[in-house]
Amino acid sequence: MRAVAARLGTGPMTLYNYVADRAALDALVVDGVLRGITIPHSPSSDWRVDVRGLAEELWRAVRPHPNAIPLVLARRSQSETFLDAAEALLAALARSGLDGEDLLVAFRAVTTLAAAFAQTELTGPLSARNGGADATIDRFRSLPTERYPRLIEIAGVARTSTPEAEFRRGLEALLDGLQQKFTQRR
Amino acid sequence: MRAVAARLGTGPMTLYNYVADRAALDALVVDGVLRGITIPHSPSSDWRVDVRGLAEELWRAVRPHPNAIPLVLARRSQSETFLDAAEALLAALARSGLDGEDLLVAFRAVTTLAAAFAQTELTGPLSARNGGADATIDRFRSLPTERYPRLIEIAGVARTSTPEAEFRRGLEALLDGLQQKFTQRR
DNA sequence: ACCTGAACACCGTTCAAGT
DNA sequence: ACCTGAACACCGTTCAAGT
Repeated sequence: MRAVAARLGTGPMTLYNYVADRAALDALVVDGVLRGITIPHSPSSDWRVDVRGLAEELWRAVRPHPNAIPLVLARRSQSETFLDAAEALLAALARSGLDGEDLLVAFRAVTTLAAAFAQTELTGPLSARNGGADATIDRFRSLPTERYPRLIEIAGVARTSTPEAEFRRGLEALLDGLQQKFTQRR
Repeated sequence: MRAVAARLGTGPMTLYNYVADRAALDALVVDGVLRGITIPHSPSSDWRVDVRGLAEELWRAVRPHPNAIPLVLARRSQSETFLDAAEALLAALARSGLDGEDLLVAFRAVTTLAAAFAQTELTGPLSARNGGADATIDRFRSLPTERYPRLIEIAGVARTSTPEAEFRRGLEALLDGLQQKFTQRR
């Protein structure tokens, strides 16, 4: 609150004329981030490209704002921005044939994957391309080999992989699973 | 810091003899939560039951501590507790045949799904069984039907589904996808 | 060497007074 | 009615003094 007020050149209390709470300001922050998502005007013929597109929009929108990601995951903001993006993603997922609880779960899994992969990339140790990541990766790689063989293996991989590729792979695996879920049911 | 110190009956500064930082204390919190995970002594013959078991352990360990979940997702703590649990999950995933970047991505997707589903359940609007969730679900259900049909559909589902079932379904879909990823490759 | 109170620079918010 | 400064009850951490 105080930081925002200072940036606007007023005292802290002035904000309370526009916002009820710190929580309400958090909601506006999330809203601002989600406003970066572009929703296609009309769906394509392939639900998978639509879901992938929206998931990547979310991932891209969220990535420049690591501190806001926990707020996004906690689902602050039920503004139109959020509702429209959610409905668009749900519509794309539903075109795969999923409905009911499967649809709810698919929605949660996809949004969660996008937000959490972005966060892990930016604050987690097991990823390339963030300040100090190399140091952490080296620490992992110097662990006792007999005890942590797989950890060492993926720490090696993390040195050269890109966040884009990692997210893309995770998303494709999830979409495969969701598609198969529907196929099994019919 | 001050709250912990007060609970221990000392002044705030005493903690600094045991801990470098607020960040170090956060790491201990995450560590305490992860210590609730039970790692089987020896793997079973089915990688899927092992991965599922460990993922559910993580989900269960994290669920009573909603405020710590963002810290878990941000990967504080590289203690033995964390390393051992991570290695056990990686070993189980590797027994599916995945390796390299696939293994890294699978690890991230599974841990992320467990932590984030627990968090969404506890702080998010789209889930049953948390104080005030019914109110939020009702709000969703009273949205304009033509504009948000799918949102309304899943809000209806959320009224009666359980967190356990939702997480289980999401996890199974992801595991299907990971399994298929390996099958496709050979 | 180990411990810790006072003090500092921050928070979000209440309350009362300003226009 | 709309706005906002002073003040309160909190933070994490530095610094200096205690044993």
